[in-house]
Amino acid sequence: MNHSAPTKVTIIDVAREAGVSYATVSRVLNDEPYVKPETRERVTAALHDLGYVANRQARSLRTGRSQMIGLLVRDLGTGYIGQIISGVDAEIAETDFEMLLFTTHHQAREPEYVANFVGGMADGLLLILPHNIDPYTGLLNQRRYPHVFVDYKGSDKGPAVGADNYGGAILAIDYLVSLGHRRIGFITGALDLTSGVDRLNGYRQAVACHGLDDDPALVAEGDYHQPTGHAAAQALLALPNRPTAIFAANDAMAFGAMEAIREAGLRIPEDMSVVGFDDTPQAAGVSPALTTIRQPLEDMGRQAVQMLLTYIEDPERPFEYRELATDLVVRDSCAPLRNAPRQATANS
Amino acid sequence: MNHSAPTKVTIIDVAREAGVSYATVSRVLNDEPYVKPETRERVTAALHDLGYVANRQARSLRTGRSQMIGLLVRDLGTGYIGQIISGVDAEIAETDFEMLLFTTHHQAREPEYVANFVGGMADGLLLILPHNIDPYTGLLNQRRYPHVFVDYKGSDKGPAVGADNYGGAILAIDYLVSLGHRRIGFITGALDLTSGVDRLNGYRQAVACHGLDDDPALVAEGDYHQPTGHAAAQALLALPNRPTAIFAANDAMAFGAMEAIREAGLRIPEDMSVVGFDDTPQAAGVSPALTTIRQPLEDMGRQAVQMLLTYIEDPERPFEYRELATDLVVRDSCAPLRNAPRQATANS
DNA sequence: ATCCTTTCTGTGAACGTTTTCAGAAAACGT
DNA sequence: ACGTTTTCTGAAAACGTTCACAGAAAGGAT
Repeated sequence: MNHSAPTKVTIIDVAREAGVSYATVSRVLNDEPYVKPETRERVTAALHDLGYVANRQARSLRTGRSQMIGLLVRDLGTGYIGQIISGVDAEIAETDFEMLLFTTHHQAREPEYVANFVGGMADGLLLILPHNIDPYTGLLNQRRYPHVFVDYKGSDKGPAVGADNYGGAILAIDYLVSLGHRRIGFITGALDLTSGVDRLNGYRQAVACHGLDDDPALVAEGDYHQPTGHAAAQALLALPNRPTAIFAANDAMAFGAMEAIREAGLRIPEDMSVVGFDDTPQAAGVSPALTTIRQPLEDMGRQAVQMLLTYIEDPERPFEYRELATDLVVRDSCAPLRNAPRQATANS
Repeated sequence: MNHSAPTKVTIIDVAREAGVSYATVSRVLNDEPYVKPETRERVTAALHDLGYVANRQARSLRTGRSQMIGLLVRDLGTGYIGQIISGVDAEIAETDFEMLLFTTHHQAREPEYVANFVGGMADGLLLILPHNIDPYTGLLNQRRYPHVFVDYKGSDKGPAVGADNYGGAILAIDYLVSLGHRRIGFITGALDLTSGVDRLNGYRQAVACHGLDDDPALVAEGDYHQPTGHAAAQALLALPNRPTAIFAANDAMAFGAMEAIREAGLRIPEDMSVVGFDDTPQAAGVSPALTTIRQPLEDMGRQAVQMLLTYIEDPERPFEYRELATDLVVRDSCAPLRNAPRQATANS
């Protein structure tokens, strides 16, 4: 490091400095046997002396491997994605891969990114794009490019890891029923996402099983964002025979709903119980703390990485789908129905 | 796309398919003039037909540019970093660069990452590492590698963009003084960070200017994490002559403090006013909503990118430091001091 | 001495691009 | 018909590595 500062130092500079051929330097770099200890030492010294750092592009051009795992996400705004990334990141840290994060704000550009990855930037790709995956599956499968869809329901289109959204919705309704609620409003998520559809189906299934009111007016459409939660809750509260509890398909909308409920002059949970979905960090922070369905997001990230590694090892492995269990986190936003005997849960 | 699926398709395959030399294919790829329209069309067809996608490693090996901007962060856990990244990301999206995110959990590995970047993976590097930057400056400056430290106070060590932490702390105290408070507790941030030191200095300066109590017991040490906020607040509340307001060096610690205050049976803001710093998303969500000092985190990310681009263009440009203004966001966690006439602010 | 291993080292090709250079083909003015 | 410019195209080198190969040096056995 004590020499003057060349902008770039290659294996050849090091070789010259150490008085050996560049192949020998490469050998030292890669810890190959059959290098005379004395030579190795001289090379190591030169390496350190010149402050050599390998050019990864050249290396991976030659070897065909980049030791990178790509991660394609829509955006980073939501804490939800952050949690998945934390898991991915933690798992990757235990391997000798690096993480390459790409965000795509415009849906239109996504396939282009995918193309880049397939083009050798990364050895495998994790896609956290809850929307329609069809535009990607073509190139990905055609090239046998290792990839895993995260937070996506499995199908024959590609390997995936997801959460049990259907079961989670049932858990939520079961819980509300156990508190005596019989008229439960539901605020849907975005219905172009599998998670949105699954949570709705879970709600419907549970409502049917318990023989609850299945008034279609009890289902208000949202899109997973807080404002629609607010609006949907307003609609539910305006109903002539309004529900006694509201189940929102995610926490953000539950927060919006809580706001609307308070604006209507009602108390939570005394006058209206609320359940969310996701267990975002804020859920524990709001007041009253939100009862919600936890998705094991971090674990989802970890599992996705593990799965991807198996595909990198063997790209021909058949598609696998892992579904992670969801569970109920009871906090303070629900109360037993007043004037109604607490009743046991009918099983669903 | 309708052919069978070769694992890899190069410029040469395309050339063969189109019946031209691979140099011509390259020309078409790069939109160079002097390609006969008819040839261009044939090549384009072949390109599309085979589903060609460029190998970026090869390209950047040849050109010496990667069109990537590296982003080095400690971890993604905190929403704070997420906001900066959003800004970075948004700004990069407007250029023809891509973002390459690296996280480093172990401080020890950071210089190694830096080496990778310098090694050609990216054309420039953004470092969001609030700790001591000395281990990085050496290699970075020696190689004239374009880089910017984000959320760091400028120095002669390298270019940086940061926020006015000192001024922000003064704003907070000014506000509390305007509400009549004269005995104000302070919970410090991590004092090995410049932001921690600057906020403390701002507090001290404001206390001196207003001639407030400067009892050393009013300063309790924290480390920016919620638990220390809780502990520090307990210490402040246990004081024989306890403060009437608490200013925490970040929101997370303010949340911890709020918890401690409530546990002590006091009401916020009636019995104790609280001010935070950062304006994290949760600040508006907690109850009562937290009055805090806003840092323009997203803007910080954007500015950092803009600065970095100038260094990529001209690596010799002298170090620049941009400081962004902070401002006060008044919510519901502060109240005028009871039994004290509301008094006008002395200027600081 | 001679021959075989074993250990060590250098030469040169290859990875997939871009880019320089030179030359062919077309277009144009005379 | 002929130069001259302009448009087009291909051959070959280069970027910084890894790796197969061949050959040199050293060490043992005969």
